[in-house]
Amino acid sequence: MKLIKGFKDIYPLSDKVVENTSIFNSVKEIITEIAKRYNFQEIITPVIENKDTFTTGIGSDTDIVSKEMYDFYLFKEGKVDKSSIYSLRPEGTAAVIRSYIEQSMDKKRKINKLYYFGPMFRYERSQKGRYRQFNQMGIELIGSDNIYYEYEIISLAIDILENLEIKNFDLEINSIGNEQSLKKLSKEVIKFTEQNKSKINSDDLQIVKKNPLRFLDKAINKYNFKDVPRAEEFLDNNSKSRFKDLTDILDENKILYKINNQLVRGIDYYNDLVFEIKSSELGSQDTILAGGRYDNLVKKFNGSQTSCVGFAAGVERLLLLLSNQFIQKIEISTEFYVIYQNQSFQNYANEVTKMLRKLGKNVEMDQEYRSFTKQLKHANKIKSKKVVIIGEKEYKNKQILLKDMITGQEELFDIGKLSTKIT
RNA sequence: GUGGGUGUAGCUCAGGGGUAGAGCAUCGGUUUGUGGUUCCGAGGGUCGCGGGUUCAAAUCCCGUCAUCCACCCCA
Repeated sequence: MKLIKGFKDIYPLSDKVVENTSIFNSVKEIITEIAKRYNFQEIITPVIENKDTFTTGIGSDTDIVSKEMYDFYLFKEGKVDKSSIYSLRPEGTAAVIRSYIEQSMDKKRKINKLYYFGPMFRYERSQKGRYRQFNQMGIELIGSDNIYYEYEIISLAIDILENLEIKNFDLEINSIGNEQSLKKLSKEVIKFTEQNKSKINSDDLQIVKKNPLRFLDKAINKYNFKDVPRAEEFLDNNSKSRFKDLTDILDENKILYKINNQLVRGIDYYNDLVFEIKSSELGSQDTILAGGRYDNLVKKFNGSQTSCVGFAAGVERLLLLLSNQFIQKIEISTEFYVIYQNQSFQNYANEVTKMLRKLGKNVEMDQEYRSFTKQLKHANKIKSKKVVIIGEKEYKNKQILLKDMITGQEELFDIGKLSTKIT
């Protein structure tokens, strides 16, 4: 019995940040809380979709779809049923848009603000910050092309990082232009690579064939080509002014950014704005959050022309960036620990435990009747905030002794006053 | 898919052909109405798995799997 390669168990008290339940849950709580502050609402779609959702949504030539998806057929009566092919979702946006159209969300609200949180699956070689099952939190704003919404989701992204006390990150933005300019740019990139064929290796020539835009980043960083076509040369006036407006708004709101003209994304649906937030502390998988505008995806799914912006954040990558101080703050503790001095008080102790739980408290009690000191030591170890002590006197008089483990102060009172004594 | 590093106790790691080790953690005692410290003790291992060499393999050789890192790709 073994865990599948690239998959993780998440369990209590794990020493690894990406495998610890309490750390995972508090991070989840914080980031979903921020999304709610911006009035985004949760959408939960299935983990499995028809493969088509992703091939048309993400693009069949992308690496994600062509070699990283978990695709499968069903077995029916011992036979492979090839009538439909399913995929574990490799990302969130395609399914959200599928659902948006299928559930006619556009009829209820002009603008839909959705967030999701959940596992994604990609068959890749595992590495630091890269797992075959990983969690993404994503934001999708569907139904407007207003630049202020672009600003709003970028600030949401930064808000998340700040609330997780993550420092040392860089926001990179770029405009890749609309569909027409992207086509023109692709043509020019192909022309350029044909002229420089001898200097480019065969793997990269394959990439150009599939998706010319993905070569742009390499052209500068890997080959040092100076005269490679740039996205900005092909932008029309609308795209240019949109990008200018956004940078003005970011400047005005003191959001630091870097314009990266080579920034393109590995998913086909983007247009105009693309952005990434990177951290230098993660090694080679340094993108913690990425997104952009995608105005043509709804149409591609046979919906009506609908403008959208969104991003997705890698939860495990966020976890890897948490500081030790931050992690220590979310360490679990127990609210109450009920200690009894003699085994014959165990029923009474259970009675008190039950009352506290009824009041909504988190209570631990040693049912194995270890020694008084042992119980108190254990209460201390699991960081109980308060301890209820039941000894001879308390048992006889139907009282309890409530001890605050931080201040050390104790208070004796009748059991009937329990609910008023604790808040 | 390609290359490299590492697999010994729950964790971090030492050992390097002849009885399996340390620190931390866990549990018990020190402490029969008061925790965090100290001291003492206990449990826990097919030395990743399979094969080979050898009187003898955790140790040497081959294979394999896992994991980490990088390429690639991405969140």
